[in-house]
Amino acid sequence: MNPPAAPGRPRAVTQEDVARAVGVSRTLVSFAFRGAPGVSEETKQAILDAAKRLGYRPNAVAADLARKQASAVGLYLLDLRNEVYADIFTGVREALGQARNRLILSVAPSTSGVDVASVGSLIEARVGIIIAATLVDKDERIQELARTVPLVNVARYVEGVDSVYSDDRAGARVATEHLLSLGHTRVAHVSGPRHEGHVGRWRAYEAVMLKAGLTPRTVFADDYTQEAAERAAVALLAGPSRPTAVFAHNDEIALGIREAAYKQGLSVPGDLSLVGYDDSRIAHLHGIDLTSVDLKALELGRIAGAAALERLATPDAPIVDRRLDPRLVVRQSTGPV
Amino acid sequence: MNPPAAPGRPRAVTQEDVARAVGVSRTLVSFAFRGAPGVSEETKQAILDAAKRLGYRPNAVAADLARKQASAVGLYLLDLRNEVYADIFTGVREALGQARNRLILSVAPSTSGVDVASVGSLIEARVGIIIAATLVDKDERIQELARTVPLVNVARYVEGVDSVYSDDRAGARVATEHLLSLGHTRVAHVSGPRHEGHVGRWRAYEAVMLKAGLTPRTVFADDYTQEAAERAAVALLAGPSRPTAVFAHNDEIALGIREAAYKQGLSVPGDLSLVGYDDSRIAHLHGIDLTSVDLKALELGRIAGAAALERLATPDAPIVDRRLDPRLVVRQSTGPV
DNA sequence: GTGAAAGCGCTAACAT
DNA sequence: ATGTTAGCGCTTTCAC
Repeated sequence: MNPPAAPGRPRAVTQEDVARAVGVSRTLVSFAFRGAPGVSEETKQAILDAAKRLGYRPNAVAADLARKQASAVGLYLLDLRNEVYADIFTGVREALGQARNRLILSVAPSTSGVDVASVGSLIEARVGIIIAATLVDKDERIQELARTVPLVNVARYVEGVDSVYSDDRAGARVATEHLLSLGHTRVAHVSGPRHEGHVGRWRAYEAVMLKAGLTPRTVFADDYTQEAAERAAVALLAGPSRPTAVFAHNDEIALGIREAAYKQGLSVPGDLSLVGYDDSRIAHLHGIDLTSVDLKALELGRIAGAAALERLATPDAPIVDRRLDPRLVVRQSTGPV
Repeated sequence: MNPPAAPGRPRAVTQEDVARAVGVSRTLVSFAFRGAPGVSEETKQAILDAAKRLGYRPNAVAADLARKQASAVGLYLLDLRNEVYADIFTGVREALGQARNRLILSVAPSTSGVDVASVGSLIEARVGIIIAATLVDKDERIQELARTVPLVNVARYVEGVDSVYSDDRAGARVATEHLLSLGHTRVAHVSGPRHEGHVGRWRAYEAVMLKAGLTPRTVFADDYTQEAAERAAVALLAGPSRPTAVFAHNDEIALGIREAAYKQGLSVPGDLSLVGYDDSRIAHLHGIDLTSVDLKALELGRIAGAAALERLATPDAPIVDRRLDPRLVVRQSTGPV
């Protein structure tokens, strides 16, 4: 007549259990755990001891619910395969460091088209603020999102929304000018998908080309990845009118073009000069040596993390607009015509 | 005498608000959203419409609390910079696909020593199950953890715990034998930190060496990263007794050794043959062409995700023990002595 | 210093 | 088909 052997695992231990074990009320347990004043040293110790003994773990989620304010920070990343996002993550975590906020990650779906929707899981997980790197939707959609939930925009500037970014136009300008200064005239640009947002690099490239009296030639890969770029590069690199230099939207894309070039028997920089963007670790490798624009991703992450904490603390503080200066790092993938 | 302009943003809209707007009870709203039977088509539509109009977003966290069961799955990753973990993530997400579970990520702290503790944030976020890739603690600690929360162990086998992994010993064996078959005798191994767990590759390497009558030489990097390996490789590659071949614990470490080698004026595979592990994307790049053991990370992730879903559905199902066979991919980084 | 009680947004019996 | 009610684990007034 005993109850059947409990299937599954035992119910998690709660403050109630701890309270009962010590012989005090739930309130005291709650106070003790948050170091709130009004608990004698003695009972506090007894509570902490009992909690440890019973294996009590606070339920942060229930606490948020009761407190009516979300302490978790949501971090949205565009692409886990791109090391830049790992850097941003690292920076964000460093900045959050001490602060006892949970960090919840969300990654864009592979078919990354319009992304404001895919931030949804973060909203449903009830984060108090979202750090997004990088949203590719158009500005209005991002502004709309920012009205729903506090948002810190990384690697992109959107008016009226906290933004921590690198000066994309300046970076693209210096990259393109670097290629022109080497004597290249057929300089192409390989961009990511043709979104309405996140277009600074492309725009700046075209501006520099036109100003120099040259014809811009932009190809849109259907994703910001090596594979997508490889597909897009096949047509670009075929035929006699192929460019002698390419400025790629990011290092992943540059790598894809590089692979496509080698597969077509072209060498870098012999037949094709190549500039990437992000200055990710792969660009540094011996044998890759990719000329690239340093985005300062780690720093971006750190600043964004700090900004998120501040926004959480003072919702009404003025909008953050923090722009870093990118830096061109010249390596072996670019050379004279 | 009006209330002061509300600072911050308005309270989120709840089922209560929707119910009031439609003129029904909260229950109906709850039912309508979960497609539960017992709501007329008509009111259901009215509810859904009102919800959309008001901008209602379900609070998944409160739902879990009320339902007394966590629907979120936690994914613990050792290192975001290592692309293998991005692959595992991708596989997990594919497997979760349809299932309406939130996926919460957690990444090991950089100073990755003992990690069971850092899984804590996942526990506090109240996930229903944790998929961990890769835990490096010793088996007992992992078994202990698995008693606290349902756990699917990825890329590592632990007795009594759901495990989805690749046969590390077989992979290490074939890698080492490949180097021996090329005539190398001074074959070193560069491992990650000297943990008590996750030691299959190292052990298998030593076994093969001893069996061949050779002296194993293992160096422990203090992390599974390129940088750590680069530091560790300096001493290893100095002097006349340096190895002619190295089997690295993973591709990151192999890359670190490769960089160190080039910095010391050694060429790969001319002066040093190099085998990595993971067959990550970098290994494929032209100019890197790293011989590596394919871990099948994507597949590992997919299987782990499916296993997690099953475990969530049937807590008492038998322990999962799924081992994949790794595969050596020979490229240009290895050659005869 | 300590405890009782209400409530966070939601679910799930149990009425009606 | 629809509504009432009692929680889930926690925080937080407000009494004692």
